[in-house]
Amino acid sequence: MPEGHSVHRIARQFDRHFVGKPLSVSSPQGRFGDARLIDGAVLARSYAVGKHLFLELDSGLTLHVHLGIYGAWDFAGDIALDDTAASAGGRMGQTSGKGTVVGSHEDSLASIGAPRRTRLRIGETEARGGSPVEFPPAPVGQVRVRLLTNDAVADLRGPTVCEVIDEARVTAIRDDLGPDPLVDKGGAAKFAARIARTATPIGRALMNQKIVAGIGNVYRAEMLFRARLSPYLPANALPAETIRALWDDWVKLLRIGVDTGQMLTMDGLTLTQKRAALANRVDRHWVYRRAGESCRVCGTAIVMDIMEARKLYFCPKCQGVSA
DNA sequence: TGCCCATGGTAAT
DNA sequence: TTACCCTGGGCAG
Repeated sequence: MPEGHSVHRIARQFDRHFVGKPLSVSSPQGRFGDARLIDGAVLARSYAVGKHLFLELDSGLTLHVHLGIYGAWDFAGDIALDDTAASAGGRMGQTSGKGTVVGSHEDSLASIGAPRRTRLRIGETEARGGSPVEFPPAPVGQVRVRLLTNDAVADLRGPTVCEVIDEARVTAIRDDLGPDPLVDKGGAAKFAARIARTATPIGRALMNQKIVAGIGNVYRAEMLFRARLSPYLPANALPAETIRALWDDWVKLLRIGVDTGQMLTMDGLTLTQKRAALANRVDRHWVYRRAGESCRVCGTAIVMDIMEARKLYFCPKCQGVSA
């Protein structure tokens, strides 16, 4: 269930722990027939563009994954515990002689210095006083793909897309995506150019992965509030400086997201306030999922509307939306 | 414990 | 436009 920041963090995990190693590729669930095409290949590179993950193999083929709304990666094995905070849209685990330590993902506070909360899954044999948990651990749930090295394992469940593609297809997919701040150097100009070509409401345009890659429903609502912008304004009617400010804000939020693993969209909080906000999911955002509650700035009730089959939240007063 | 909903996109209709 | 993917957190009971 990630927006762009999570996928960059997942790419980083593969980069740190899987790149350069041969992968034993299987499909415990049995629904990924292409596993045989890449089984035994060495992972050459791991990167994300927007919400798309690309695992490039030395054979020239690429495993392309999009998590969609349910998808998740589970990591386990000989992986530094410090990295537990780095998984997102998935959980990062570590097997040890004591059991399997699984970092609580979206809740992890490790990156802002608070105590890390982990939960311990004790294997059945150990719970009975037997031998330590074996590696690799048995797949849990419907595991579409398992990528296994000598000392680490990544399990993928519930993805929207999981396919083996060639270079031409990678290029086609990337060409179809809007700029990602962490990938495209000239992102601001590309974003502005694509916005200028569409009269669609800005609330819709921000969710369009062809215009800008990586923004999802949470960031969309929060960015528009931060800009005090009505979601209904035609994208191409917005002043250039407004578009530029939106892009700059996305760059900032994405960096925070990749660094912390959290969608921290409220500025100016003290560390104590941040911890409180993270401990209580409800208090994390300006408007997202706050329909009917008071705007944190002006007290007006936050409104929810459906835009493009997704829930959109905004403050009608702060964002200048007339009833 | 069981139901509802969700940070998304694809493919069928 | 709808069904699907089929997980996991939150919450009512």
